[in-house]
Amino acid sequence: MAGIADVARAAGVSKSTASRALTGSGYVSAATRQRVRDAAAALGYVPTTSAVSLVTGRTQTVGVVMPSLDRWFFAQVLEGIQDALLERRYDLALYGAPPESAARREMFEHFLARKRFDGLIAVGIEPNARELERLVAFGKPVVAVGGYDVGTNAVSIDDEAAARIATDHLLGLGHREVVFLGGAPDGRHTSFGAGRRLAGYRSAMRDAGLEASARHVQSEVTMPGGYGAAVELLGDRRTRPTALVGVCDEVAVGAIIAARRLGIRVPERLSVVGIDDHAYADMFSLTTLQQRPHQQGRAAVQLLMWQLDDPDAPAHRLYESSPLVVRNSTAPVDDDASAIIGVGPLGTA
Amino acid sequence: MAGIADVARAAGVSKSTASRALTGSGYVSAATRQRVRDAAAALGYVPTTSAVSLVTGRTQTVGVVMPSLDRWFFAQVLEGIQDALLERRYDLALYGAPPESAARREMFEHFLARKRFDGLIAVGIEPNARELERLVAFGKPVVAVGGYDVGTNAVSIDDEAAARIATDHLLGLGHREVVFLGGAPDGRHTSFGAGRRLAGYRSAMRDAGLEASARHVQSEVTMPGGYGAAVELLGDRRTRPTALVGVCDEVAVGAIIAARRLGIRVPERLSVVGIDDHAYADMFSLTTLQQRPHQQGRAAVQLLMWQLDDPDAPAHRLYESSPLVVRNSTAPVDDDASAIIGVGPLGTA
DNA sequence: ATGACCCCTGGAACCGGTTCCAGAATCCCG
DNA sequence: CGGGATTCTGGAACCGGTTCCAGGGGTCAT
Repeated sequence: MAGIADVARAAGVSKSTASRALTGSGYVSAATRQRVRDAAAALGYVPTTSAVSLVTGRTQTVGVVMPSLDRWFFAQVLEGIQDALLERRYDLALYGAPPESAARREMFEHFLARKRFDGLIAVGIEPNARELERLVAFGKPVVAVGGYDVGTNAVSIDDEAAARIATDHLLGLGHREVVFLGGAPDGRHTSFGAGRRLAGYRSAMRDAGLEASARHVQSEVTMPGGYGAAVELLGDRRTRPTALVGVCDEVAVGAIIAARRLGIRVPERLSVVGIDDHAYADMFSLTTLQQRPHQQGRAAVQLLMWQLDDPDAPAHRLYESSPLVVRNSTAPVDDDASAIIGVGPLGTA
Repeated sequence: MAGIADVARAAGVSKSTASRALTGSGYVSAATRQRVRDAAAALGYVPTTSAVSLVTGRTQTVGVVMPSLDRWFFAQVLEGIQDALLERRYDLALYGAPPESAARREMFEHFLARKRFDGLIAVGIEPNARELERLVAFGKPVVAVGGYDVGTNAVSIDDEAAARIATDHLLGLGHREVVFLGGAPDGRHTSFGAGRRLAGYRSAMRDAGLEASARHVQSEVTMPGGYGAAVELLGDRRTRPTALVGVCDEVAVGAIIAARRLGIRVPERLSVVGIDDHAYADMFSLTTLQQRPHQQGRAAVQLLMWQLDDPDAPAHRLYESSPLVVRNSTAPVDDDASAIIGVGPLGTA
């Protein structure tokens, strides 16, 4: 209700002095500043944001786009962003943009053009040419999380390396029949580096001379998705692998549940490794590569703020380290099991 | 870049006429309107939202507060809200407010006062006296989802009835030792009607003359939380119940996994029923009470829009129906199992 | 004593729209 | 043909802040 004019009047100064006193820019004597502050507090003055934005061109808001919310990774990133923005008193405008959806088109065509935020954090978004064009036209800083470099600012784990380490861990335990579970054939639609993880798996298999036996079984990137695909994969004893790399923990956990249902003991007869260190990983004793998406969200905000404070600041590409966390879902290959498919522990296919 | 003055000039009219033509209010001849529209399109004109807000007092934004994001219910509600707002070209400002957190205080003290949104949707929030006061001072429409009546506008399932139906289902199958699993003692901190669900369970037990054997085992309202509590509860054969009501599906699924680990067959030796119809329910054959939080989110937006269109519109209290979905986690009580704890199928404690 | 410079303050312009108001043109009806 | 209602348009005020600019007073060095 009370405007800055009211505050100024109460403090016995002009609007301009009141403004300077409250924003802290320009010369104001200490005594005057205090008087203005007291008056503002007494009146419960809160600046009208639209008026401030209109003249300063800053909205104190950052936009966040993500394809989905009900997956652990995205929810965690979002919470991290939220925390970091709260500290800086920024608002967060959220836009859902599932791949190939009308919502995604709307976001890029209309909402971006409204420029209601000072910068954008794109989580798990791989922009196509048209979208990239809109992003450039947007003209404000953009930082990517969890995958593709939208701008040049980005933060993620090294997905390829993570998958390679996961695969090498299994190979080191003597496994030769290792399947990569989850995601679409080319990593599309999954929108968070599933394609690069698959590439990491493939290169690890190739380096071990197992290129020919590399196998990718597709599934939705969810726990039920992993479960369904694993039931099918593990159901047939003749093609059953001795180990699985899950594209993420949700899929890996789904596979563990499938194995239990089928009476296949983990890790004795089947080793499973995931990527994420999901909240469920501990409960299922899942060996996995840890990442902390919450931190990634915070880091993204940090990067964005640097860019906002100084538009000429250099861009950054942050890789979060992803240490291997060994629990109890992986074990040395079981000779009996591998014998069935004719590969000894020392064989190299 | 181009302002409405540029559009007006290009169309050969005044600013005011251009404004009327574009907003569609007031008299403008059809021919002029078309000329203005064409000019706006040619220049790629997009109105500056802060200027519009400043003069109209509307922000075209709604605020959403929720205590958490990485739980299915909240993520689903949020997606529903998102969808509905997108259709109306509204922006969504998200605020995380875990119970008793600094973020929650910030939200109520500072962000609410900024009035950067036209209305608020509070999901799973039980405001205390101070918070309620701030909400009133906010002076704009508020609608609650999933529990407590923040304003008078609210949408949720009838939590008490849902829990009663779940419990009755088990009682109807002959179970007498039925435990309610999950949540804090008085339903606090869980912030989505866990307290009322517990009350529903208690009243069903009372009506069946089993008041004395009603038991509430606490746990965090997550799958690992339910798992941990169930391992402990089911570990001791002497106090093991024959059936469980989970405060929500996540907890119920955790309990099913715990039972499997302990070698207790579900549903033969233990019946489990949940509330939610979570994405995982099908995978675990969980009998549950269905709710569709996505729809609840949409409904909340609808309610808010009514209130925005007409501030004097009557308030609404929407209850979504929650049908029982019978899958394969519940079965008639096993006489042998109940015999162990000395209660026959016909006994009444 | 006279600038040069810094500190402090108020008046006025400005950000980019919407809306009020007055006036002109057209229409309809008596 | 006169007059009131209706349609259309432009000028100006306004929303609520920030910022530019000019000016007064004090300090310090020349």
